[in-house]
Parts: sequence; C-alpha cells; structure tokens
Amino acid sequence: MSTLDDARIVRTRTALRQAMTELAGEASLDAITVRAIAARARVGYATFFRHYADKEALLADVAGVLTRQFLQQVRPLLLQQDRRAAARSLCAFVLEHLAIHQALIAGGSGETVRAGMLRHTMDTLAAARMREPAGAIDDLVLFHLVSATLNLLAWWLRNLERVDADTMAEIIERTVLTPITALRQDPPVALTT
Amino acid sequence: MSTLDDARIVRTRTALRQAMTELAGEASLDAITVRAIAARARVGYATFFRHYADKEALLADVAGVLTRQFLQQVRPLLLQQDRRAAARSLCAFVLEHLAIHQALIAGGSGETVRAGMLRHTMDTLAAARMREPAGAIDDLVLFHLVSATLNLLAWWLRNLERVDADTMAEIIERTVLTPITALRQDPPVALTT
DNA sequence: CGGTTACGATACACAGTGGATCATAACGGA
DNA sequence: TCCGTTATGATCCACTGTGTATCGTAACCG
Repeated sequence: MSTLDDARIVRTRTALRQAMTELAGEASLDAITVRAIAARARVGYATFFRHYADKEALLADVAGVLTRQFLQQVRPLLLQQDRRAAARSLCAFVLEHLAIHQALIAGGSGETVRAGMLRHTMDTLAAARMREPAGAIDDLVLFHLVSATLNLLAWWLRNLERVDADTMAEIIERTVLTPITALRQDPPVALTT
Repeated sequence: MSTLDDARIVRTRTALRQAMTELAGEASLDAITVRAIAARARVGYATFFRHYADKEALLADVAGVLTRQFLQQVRPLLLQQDRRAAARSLCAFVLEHLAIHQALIAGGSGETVRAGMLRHTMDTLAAARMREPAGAIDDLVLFHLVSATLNLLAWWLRNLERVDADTMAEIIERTVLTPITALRQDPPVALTT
C-alpha cells in the first residue's frame, strides 16, 4: 500500500508541480507543452502521463491547493461583519504566499487558473447554503464577490510596488464588499420574490 | 485595386465571421479547429489562411466590431453624472444585439473575448487621458470598471430570464459605478501622492 | 467576352499528444 | 544486505491539428 509513499513518486510529482507553477507564471496554458513541463522537471516525457492525464489535470492539482486556501479566506468576506478586517486578512494571506500567487493568479496562465478557482469556489459556497431556493441575487452576489475579488488581486499582484496591502484591503472593501452587502440588505424591488 | 470589394472576398469573409461567431458560442477557442470553422462556413480549408493568419485573428476581427461599439457605451459610465441612465443605456445596447453578445461574451469562448475586450478598451481609454501622470487609482478604477462590468454582463446573459434590463442596470450602478466614483472622489490616503 | 484572381482540393512538413514497450535503476520490506 | 517489486527513461508509434504550396477550375470585374 505504498503507491503514494514511494519516494520516487513523491519526488516526481513534486518536480512536476514545481515545473508547472514556474511555467504557468511565464506563459499561457496552451503555450505550455507537456514536453516543456517534463524537461523543466527533469523527468521523462512518458513519465508525465503516469501521474497526470494531461497538463490541465496538473494545473488543476497545483491550483487546487491554492483554491482550498483561498476558499477559507473568501468565506469571511461574505459573512463577517468587520469587512475591513476580512479584506486585510485576505491581502495578508496573498502576501504571505506571494510567489505562487503571482505565478498562478497574475501570471501567464492566470485567466485559466482564475476561471477554475471561480468555478470551484462558487460550487462549494453554493452547495454550502442549500437551504434557500437560491434567489438570483444570491447567485449574482456570490459570482461578483469571487470574480471581482480575484480580478482586483490579479491587478494588485501586477502593481505591488504602487499599492500596499492595507490600501488594497480598503479598496476591496469599498469597491466590492460594502456594495455587495448593501445589495443583499436592500435588493432591487424586482427581485424580492 | 478592388481586393476588398470583390464579391467573392466579401462572401467568404462574411461566412467565416458568421461561422466563428456561432462556434465561439458553443466551445472554447482552443477546442475550435480551423477545419471546423471552414466546414461551418462552407469554405475550403486553405481558403481560411488566405484571409486570416490563424483563428485568433478571426476571433479578434469578429470581437473587434463588438469592442468598438462597447467602447462607446463604456465611456459615459466613467464620465456621465447620471450613472443610472448610462447603465440603462449599456444594458439596452446589449439586449438590442442579444445573439452576438450571448455568443461572444457569455459563450464558450467568452473568457478569451472578454480578455481581448478588456485589453483593447483599457488601452484606448488610457491613451485618451494622457495628460495626467496616470496615478495608480486611475489605472485600477479603469481596470475594475471594465472587467467587473464585462463579468456582470456575462452573468446576466446566462441568467436573462431571472433579471430584467432595468434591474441589471441598477445592479451595475450600485455595485460598480457608484463605488468607483466614490473611490475617485475620496481616494485612500496612501494614494493621494 | 477575356484577363485576372479567388476558390477548392490536395499533398506536405512540422509540432504536439497520448499510448506502448523494454531495459534499467531505485525503492521498501525481510 | 539482499531480493522482488515497481517507477523511471528512452524510444517508437499512430493520430490530430497547423500552416504552406501547388494547380486546375470557376467566378468576378471591366
């Protein structure tokens, strides 16, 4: 029962994940070839397919780690009353793992990664509140919260020298969190059904 | 000197643009093959390359028409004082050309198209205000305005039966336009340099 | 109507994918 | 330490998609 403890497997997969993380920061996903990944990881070409069905699966594996952590950071944005503190926590979290965020969210494959994070985060959070009939506003609020936050973070990661974390937190609070909260508490009349 | 008036050229390019528009609504860009485009347009495979260098160029051509119109709709969002009216005008414009917007913005290749529209719109609007030293806030406001608006429209086009145009205009005004205006008029202290 | 030119069909070189095989080397349990 | 197990590297292969070139045909414009 050691198919996952085997030192060779651990070494190979770690190398592949590291290589994909690097390459994802440098080019768009479809510009990255499996041969390039294998070469960067110093691994045989055929070996790649023994661990991942295709490069999308590898990217999903790499981004999955980030997505699960991101999910824990996004939840309080929606629930917590102190929105500024929640935003600050999110920005601090991004700074703590700066390299991987810059590569995956703001890098060349950022669009693919953000789309995957948006999908997974929305699925998880939507499933978590399966009591309500899920009004249109709930869906839209969730969608806008996640997509706008990811977009703003992507911009920030490309402009780190111009905006510090506290300022970014203030921006996220004022342009996303507060307006969304107001929309939930006082929805448009046509949607109060 | 009639290389563009020739009836055959007009016919072929129109067919290719139409085929690309249809296919872009059905699948992601890299899932669309040049052969599929040519087949849908009832045009020879090699003929495709006589008009476009690759499928990206064709998509850019198709989306370019939309982008230029969109640009005219976005400008008042940033300048006009009556934000609700500007948002209503934008939503009405989207409804007027519903089919192409659903295909290109909300369809399978939507991410690619929106990325291109974001880039082009930002370049154009940023170049239009080349008097200021372009503070970080101006860049961020422009980025957030365009990307968030495009994302909300993409969501709307996938939920048309749940939200009418006036309500969508109110949502865009309250979640994007008003917060952005407030941020410009009262920027974070750390960015007032 | 006749010269021009876009078109369709086809063949081609090339790059990337994913599966297969086989000898080798590294691993973990005894 | 030794041995059976198994992951790996190297290589070959069939397949798909791209982009270029060629050539006979058909449609267009003046």
